[in-house]
This record gives sequence, C-alpha cells and structure tokens, in this order.
Amino acid sequence: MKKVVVRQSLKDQVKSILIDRMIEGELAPGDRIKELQVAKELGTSQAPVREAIRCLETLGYVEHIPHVGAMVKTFNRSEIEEAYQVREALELHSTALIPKVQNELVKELDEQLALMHSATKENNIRLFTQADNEFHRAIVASCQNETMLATWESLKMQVQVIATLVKASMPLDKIYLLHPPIVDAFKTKSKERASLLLKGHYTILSSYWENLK
Amino acid sequence: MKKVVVRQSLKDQVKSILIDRMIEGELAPGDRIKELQVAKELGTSQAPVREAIRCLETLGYVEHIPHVGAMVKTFNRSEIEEAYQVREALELHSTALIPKVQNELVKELDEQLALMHSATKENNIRLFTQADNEFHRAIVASCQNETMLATWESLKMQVQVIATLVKASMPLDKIYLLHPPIVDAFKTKSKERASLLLKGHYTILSSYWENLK
DNA sequence: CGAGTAATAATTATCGATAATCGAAAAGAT
DNA sequence: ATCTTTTCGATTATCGATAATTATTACTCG
Repeated sequence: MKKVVVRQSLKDQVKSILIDRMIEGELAPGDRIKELQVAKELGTSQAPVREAIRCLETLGYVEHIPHVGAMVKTFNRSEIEEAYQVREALELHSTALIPKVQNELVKELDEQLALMHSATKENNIRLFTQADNEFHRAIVASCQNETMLATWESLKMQVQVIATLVKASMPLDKIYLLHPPIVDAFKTKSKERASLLLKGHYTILSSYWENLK
Repeated sequence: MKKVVVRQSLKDQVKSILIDRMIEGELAPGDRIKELQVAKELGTSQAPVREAIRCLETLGYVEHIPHVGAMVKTFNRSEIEEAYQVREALELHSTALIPKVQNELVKELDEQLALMHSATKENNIRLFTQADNEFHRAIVASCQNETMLATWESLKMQVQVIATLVKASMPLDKIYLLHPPIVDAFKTKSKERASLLLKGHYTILSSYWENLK
C-alpha cells in the first residue's frame, strides 16, 4: 500500500477528530460543541472548525441552531424507527436489483457470518454490530448502485443506536440465526427468497425493539 | 397569515439566490461558482458565500473540488438511473408502510391527477412534472415517516433531469395514463395492488428511458 | 416577593486580509 | 520540436478581529 503525502485540509482533520471523540464517547449525545473552544484546543482558527461542524451537521451527527450553537445529536425513538424502515426499503430493493448473484457477494456474506458467529461466542457486541453492518452493507453494495449505497450509509448513526440497544437486550445468538438462511438463499441464487427472509429478519428485530420500553 | 420579521442569515439568503439562478437557468450545469465573485456581486464577504456553496454541495446541487472551486453539478446517465431506482425503492416501501389509506391521501392524489390531466391537454411539461412530483410525494408522505420523505426529497435534482428528458420524448398522455389505476387501487384500500401498479409504472418509464440514446 | 426590564457575558456570524494551492502560460533544456 | 521546470495569476483556505445575536444574570418597581 502506497503511502502518499497526506495533504488534508484543516476542516477534514477537525472533522475526523470530532468523529473520533464521538466514537470514543468523549463527546456524548447532547454535548455542546463550541467553535472557538475546539479551535483553541486544536490550535486552529474558528473557520475550519465551523466548517467541520457544518459537515457533521449534514451527516446527521450534530444538530445546529442558528446563533446558539451545535450539539451532538440525540435520536428519539421515532427517528430511529424511521431510519430503520428506510434501511429496510433500500435493502429489499437492492436485493431485487442484483443483476446476478456473484460469488463475491456470497463469499463476503460468509466471512461476515463467521465474524458474527465468533463475536456471539465472546458476547462481543461491538464486534457483532460491525460484522452485522458489513453483512447488510454487502447486500446493498452488490446491486452496483452508488446512490443506493450512499443513501443507505447516511442512516449509519441512527442504526448504530438501535443496534446497540437491541443487542443489549436480545441475545446475540438469536440475531445471528436470522442471517445464515439469507446467505443460503443467495447461494441458491434465489433473490426472491433472500428478499423474503430479509424482510422477516427486519420484522423480528422490529418486534423486539417495540418491546423495549 | 402572520408576517413576522424575517431574519435570515446571509448564508441562507445567498443560498436562495443561487438556487433561484439555477432554476432560472442563469447558472447552468457545469458553470463555475466563484466565492469572491459572488460575494462582490451580493455585497457580502467571502464567508457566507462559502457556507452557502457548501450547503448546496450537500444538497447535491454543486460539485466542489478542494482548492479549485465549485461548479453546478451535471448528472451523468448512471447517476440519474441510480437515483430513480432508489426513489422506486422508497415509494414501494412507503406504500407498504401506510398504516391505513386515508381519504386525505386519495383526495390529494385526485387533485394532482386533475392537474396532470389539464397539463397534458396544454402539453405543459413544466406543470405536468410538478403535479407528477406532488403525486409521488404524497404517497411517500402518507406513510408518516419523516426520514423516508427527507430521503426521497434528496433525490429531487436527479429525478428532475430524468423527468424532463423522458417527458420530452414520451407523450404526456401515455405517462398520465399510468397514474389513475394507482389511485383506484388506493381507493379500494388495496395497498398490494397499488404497489404492483407503481412498480409497473417505474418499469415502463425505465424502458422508455433506456431507449433514449 | 415577583414580573418585567435592562445590563452582561457567552457564542455565533460576518468581515477584511493573508497564506496556501492549483492550473496555465512562459521559459529553459535536451 | 517536445518535454520538463519555473513563474505567475486566479482562487480557495485559513486567520484574527469585530459585529450581531442569544441566554443569563442583576436590577427596578409595583
């Protein structure tokens, strides 16, 4: 892998740093992000920080109120449910759009399945979630529609929240078991069956989510 | 209607002006947008213009290359096709999600149907496209999912392009005729049938689009 | 004591100027 | 003549400072 000179704009660097802080939990939902404060910490001026924040805003990571400021976004129940429904729509249609099921896809699904399986044994929610995400992402990616994939990825944050919450209360092995049949359907080139199973997968997870009150 | 004092940030004003220019055709796809030039024209500094452009970028209206500048986005064939597929996915799933078909929806669809009909007679593509858009928007809106609607609307620009092109070559009355059956299906509360017809509508339009070469 | 109002502090929004970067044109080398 | 290097103009990216706005506190008057 070539390591070319890194020439990243300050805006991009600030953005990365802020995202990292969110992942690490240093920046929790509801926290204020003050432009000048961050600028001072990172040794830049206000401008790049401001741009980075606006960028995070469009990604749906922060909420911005004019003349007041930005804060890390907190998702309410309905926003999360909504995002999940959109995600389902995209995945089901993606499945239908796959021109011809490639071995590449099946291979990727099998790999993520294995990762999910081992994460289940260790009860590692973080690892499980990651593999789960890659699993579903692979399906969307395989329909060769960049716009579809970009749209799907724009829901990442909301799905992250629901995933963590559901997985904390629903045993990982139960979630895991929803996936192998889907791969089997793809292996037999049966897109219709895969689509149905995927739909069932969402129905079951939704009902678990409903009971989380 | 109350007319409260309008206090719009410069960024928002610049954004509106630039969008207007795009609609009016003063800013055509491929045109450069130079920050300082626009700032001078509008009598502001560079900063608000810069923010406005970044905003348009995330809306997908302009393309921005670091250190080079922004230009009005031109969509290529595949981007347009892709957006159309995503839109189909969202509309089909929205139909399935509608909890109970409300009279409100049917009424709205009927209204837009009438507008499309009169636009057909006058052969007014602009008016037809607008009604057509509202028709499909109403379906997505009726599933009560704000995220779904926002996602759908994010594809506006690409769909605008395909709509104009297809309608220039396919007679409006043929397009019009695809819609009444959908409304009928909703009237009889048959979501499954509506979904199928909607799918057929997209299949037919896609095939027309394919032949446009 | 309490409601309304003025002063204040904190923060964003905007500005004008400068630095960094890119693309094209000019100059030089082979 | 062609390719590379240098220079230059144009434009974006960043800076530090100021204006505008909001939220908070302190204050006045009944």
